[in-house]
Amino acid sequence: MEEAKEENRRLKSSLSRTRKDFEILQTQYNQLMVKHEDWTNKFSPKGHHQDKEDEDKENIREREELVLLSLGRRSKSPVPSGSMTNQDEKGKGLMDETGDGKNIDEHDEGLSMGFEYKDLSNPSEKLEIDHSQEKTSLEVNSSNKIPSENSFGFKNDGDDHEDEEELLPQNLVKKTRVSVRSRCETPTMNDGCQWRKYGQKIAKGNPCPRAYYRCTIAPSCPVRKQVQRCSEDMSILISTYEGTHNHPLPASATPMASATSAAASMLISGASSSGAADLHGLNFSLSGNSITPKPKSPFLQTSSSPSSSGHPTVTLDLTASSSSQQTFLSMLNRFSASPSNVPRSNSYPSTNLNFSNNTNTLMNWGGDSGSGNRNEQYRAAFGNVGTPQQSPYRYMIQTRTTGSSFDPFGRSSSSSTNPTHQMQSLPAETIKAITTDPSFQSALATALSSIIGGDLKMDNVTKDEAGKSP
DNA sequence: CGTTTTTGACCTGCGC
DNA sequence: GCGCAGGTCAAAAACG
Repeated sequence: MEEAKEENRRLKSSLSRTRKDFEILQTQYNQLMVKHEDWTNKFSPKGHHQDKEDEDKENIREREELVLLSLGRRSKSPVPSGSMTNQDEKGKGLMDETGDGKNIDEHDEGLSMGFEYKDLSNPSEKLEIDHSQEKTSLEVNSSNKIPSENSFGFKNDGDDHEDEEELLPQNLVKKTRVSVRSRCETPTMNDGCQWRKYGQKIAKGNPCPRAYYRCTIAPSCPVRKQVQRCSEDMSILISTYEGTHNHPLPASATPMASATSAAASMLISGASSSGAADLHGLNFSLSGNSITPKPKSPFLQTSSSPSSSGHPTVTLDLTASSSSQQTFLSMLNRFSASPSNVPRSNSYPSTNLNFSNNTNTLMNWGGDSGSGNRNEQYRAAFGNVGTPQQSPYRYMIQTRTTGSSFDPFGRSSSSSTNPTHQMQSLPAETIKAITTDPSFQSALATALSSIIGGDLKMDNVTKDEAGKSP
């Protein structure tokens, strides 16, 4: 036990050093990015038409977005509803780098927290970890007792306090599932995460077997995924995600994580409160425990997910075939304006978002899946080697989360070297229209604010990130 | 040989 | 209490 404690202290010390190094590097990186932005704005046509004040505001907003959209990472704000919210803290940290503040240590500790893997299956080990943390001087400790989660369960601290979570009101969050419907001929949808199949069942009412997967990126990651083909349309693959990633996600997995996170947050933001809510322009009128919008739109389906019994479920439908732009914006407009008065068959709220596109959506969220890179087999199977087809939703998420592209239409430098970052050639105006639409921005802002628990102001999230994010 | 998949058994929650 | 369905476990098989 003593040796374990000593080892634990050494690891803590090492972690602390690593984190400090990371923060220093990140500070330097952001400073470089600020210089780069100044330079590009100076010589870009856009820069000639904007005054300096607007540029500064947008730069600040962009950096806020970079943090806010890092949904796969954990921060450690102890109380989501506290006086300083998560994104406030992060935003402040980033703004500090612009010269306004002082405390750099306050921001972005989520990445380093990802190293704190714990297998809490052994209660004695948990006690030991907690005990050791109390004795260390890491600022992590102060937040350990009250875990906070975002809507999709990306925990904000480094511990899996299962017992405590059960007592929290956000317990609903933990049970929240996000179901993604997509047209996919392959057995599973490549979402960038690594999954291991642990079971298969024939569910009642569907001749297609339901497969059960768990995340294998981290040994203790509790995230589960269910994959099942739609009984009505065998070409539709329904992937249902549940649980909490307690580890940093690979870049290729953040699009899906962000998508599901945002979708789940829309559910949770309403489910966790009562009555009507006006969240950043989105009017949610809650009926009981449901925030389901009126089914006036064909994209806002009310069908329950195949495995949603007993769980609040939000469905992202990427299977429709109408115009991606109009559909998506339509969905958002309806989502923002429609009160909820739809009776549901299950006892939990279920929200359906339809991010349809105008192509035959073959899900490819990038990155490796499972034991190997299956992008090649996807592309080989569908004869789309050069430009794997992807949902426009991926565009929206990827251009905000990774910021890896100078050009949201697939002409980034990374896309030339990494096939998983290649993007399909959707019309530029489509992308622009989607990303500039105030409804989408409001929806995203609402989702993110509910995730982080703060009151987010996001006036304009449309930015060409221009490689500002690593 | 390590990892992943398969698959029957087992567990749990829920409705009757 | 019983049966059903969903979900998980774990040993064996398959895979690379």
